[in-house]
Amino acid sequence: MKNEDVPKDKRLKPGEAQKLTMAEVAKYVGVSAMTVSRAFRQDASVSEETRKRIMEAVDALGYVLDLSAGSLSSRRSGFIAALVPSINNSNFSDTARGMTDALQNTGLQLLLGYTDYSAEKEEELIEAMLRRRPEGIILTGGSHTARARRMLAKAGIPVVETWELPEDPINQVVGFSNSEAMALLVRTLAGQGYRKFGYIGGTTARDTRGSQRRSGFQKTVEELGLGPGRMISFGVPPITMEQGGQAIVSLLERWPDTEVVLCVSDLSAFGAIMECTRRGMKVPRDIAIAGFGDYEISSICHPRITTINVDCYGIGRQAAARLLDTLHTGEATGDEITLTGYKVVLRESTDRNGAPTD
Amino acid sequence: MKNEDVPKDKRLKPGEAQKLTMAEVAKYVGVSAMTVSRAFRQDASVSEETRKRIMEAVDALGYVLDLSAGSLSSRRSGFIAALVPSINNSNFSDTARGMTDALQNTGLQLLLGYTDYSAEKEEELIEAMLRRRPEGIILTGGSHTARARRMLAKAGIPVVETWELPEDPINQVVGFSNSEAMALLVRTLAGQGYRKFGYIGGTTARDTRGSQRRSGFQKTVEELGLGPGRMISFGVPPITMEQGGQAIVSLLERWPDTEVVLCVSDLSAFGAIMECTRRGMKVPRDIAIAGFGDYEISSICHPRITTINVDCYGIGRQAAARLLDTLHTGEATGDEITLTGYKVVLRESTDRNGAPTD
DNA sequence: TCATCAATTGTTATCGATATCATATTGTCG
DNA sequence: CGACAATATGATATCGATAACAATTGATGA
Repeated sequence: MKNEDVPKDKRLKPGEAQKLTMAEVAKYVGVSAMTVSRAFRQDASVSEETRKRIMEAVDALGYVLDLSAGSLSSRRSGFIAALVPSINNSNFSDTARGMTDALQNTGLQLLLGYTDYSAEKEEELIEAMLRRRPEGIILTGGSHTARARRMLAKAGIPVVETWELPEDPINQVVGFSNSEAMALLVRTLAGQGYRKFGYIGGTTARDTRGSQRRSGFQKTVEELGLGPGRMISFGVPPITMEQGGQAIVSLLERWPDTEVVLCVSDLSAFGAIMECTRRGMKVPRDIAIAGFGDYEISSICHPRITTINVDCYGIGRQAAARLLDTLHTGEATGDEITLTGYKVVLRESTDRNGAPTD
Repeated sequence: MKNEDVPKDKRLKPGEAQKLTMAEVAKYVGVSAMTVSRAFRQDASVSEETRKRIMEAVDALGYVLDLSAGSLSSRRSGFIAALVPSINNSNFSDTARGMTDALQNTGLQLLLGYTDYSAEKEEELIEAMLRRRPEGIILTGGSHTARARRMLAKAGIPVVETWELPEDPINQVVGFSNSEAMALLVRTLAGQGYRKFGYIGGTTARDTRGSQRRSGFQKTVEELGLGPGRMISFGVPPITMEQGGQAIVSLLERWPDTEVVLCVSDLSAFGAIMECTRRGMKVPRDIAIAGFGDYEISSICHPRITTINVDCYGIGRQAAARLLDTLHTGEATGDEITLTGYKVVLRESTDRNGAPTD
């Protein structure tokens, strides 16, 4: 499709926008503005014939509804705000997609923000979002500043916290226990005979899900009488593939006899595996490595990576669905927790029978 | 920070929102609403003392500015709309991040949408976005429906097309020639002695950047007298890592003597390499493989992948910057093209001296 | 035939902020 | 000391749609 569809001299330069209002469409058709407004929604009572004439006029004039005006009088902004730690992380972008999909055809639009794993940034973003008067808000995790909590309470809109099970939920929760998921992975691998466990994660508590995974690891290793686990902290979360590679090097320098290393995410696990391979170690023959999150890469790379599969997309989808429920049921829904599934996915990188790596 | 900061009985249930307006803040302080409005911006003339009192009241009352009301009267929505094909693709999420960063502290907020590589979806999204009256809009690519073009022209807001060099730009462009970038890669590899070129890409033209890369490949192979290239089309764009693996299998079945395979993106290249490794072939000893996009994975995996590095983040950042310029200079800026850089990154996966893969 | 009701359309006030213009206050300088 | 500028603040109209209620029309039924 070329620009020629709009003749050069007819193209408006920026700034020349001709602002067309509903009233003008109404005059053109010969009805009142209110009738035009009604024609734009399905529930309203407008005769089919009138609606048809109006829509033709809308088409002919090129009118585009102005929602900012509408939301002021209807007191419904049509926005749902969502804050995720990072959009460059495919786990969270899957969640964002789940939310977008769930909001499809609801007339609600997602306002997305990135907190960079920072509670302060989250606070700023919450304020910025609330200025748009969203009808609901979806947060990642349960760690918020006091002011953020106050603003949310005052806003009086439903809040859904995701990806974790906060100790003290604000409202609704859609997520799972990161520490239990990691514990399950430890127990599963211990059941396969592994005894000397290492762990790779970030250095700070900014990434609360990371901290929970770490403590799930630590606790379980102790419980099984295999502790203490060999922990390497490397880099500010979210730790990258490259940092995973650097971390495994220090871990093996310090504890060369480690049998299996669990990583805070598949990305660091991948980096660790590649670094080992590069140094001539075979995974899992010489060292077993597992990740968390079941990123696409883990089922493709060689060796394939053992991990915890998390329903990222489902978290987003359900969070949005819970919000929609709350909005529809007159906002009376009680606070509730929706648990999302996770499962251990055993693959080559922790296979006790050694690697298929030639 | 726990919820206890907000006593249980003081917490508002959804729906109980107490709507606080500027007028009430004004009354509380003993000034007019207009003065409160002024206190919220930096340029306005309000005495420091008054502003301080107002901000204290805002804090005490927990007032949050309502931008939807403001944008109606000021006729500035504070939104910039951006449409990307997919947010799950790290190239585009980097671009989105670049835009977000560039809009930091400008008072403008990004409204993000995903087109799923579909011009029809893009058209729908453009309409949805325009209903929010964005002050500018950033698109990916130069392929739009006629109606989309008409709506954009009528909207009278600056438009920036990114990631490509459209034949017939709407307004401003920030991008590079995908076909020339791919051509450069072909020439570089031909310069290293490769003669039998293969190509892996998707089946349709939905992904216009993919098509451009393909035609750049084809054209250059012909020009060098090495044609025709061996092309495998597999899957609906964007093709996945897994499809890359499947594609390389069919390519090698059909043309077993292929020396080097270029892929539409690093993701498919990675899938192809892993599949080869799994089948006992060494990359690059038995076959060389290159990608496009320089994703994080390509510098980490083993062997590291030769690719074209694209300034994804910079595309987003500059696109937003161009838009800001246009908005500030009274929208008088002429249509212009901002070229963003790309470069060949030679790595192990096409190393003529054979693999370091043991 | 007239009351009643449903369907359709119109009228008016309003959402909550800001643009614009008016006014009050203070300060400056010849 | 008077005039004028600069600064600070207020009053009012308005942005463009929608809520709420009113009015009109035609149909139905006792």
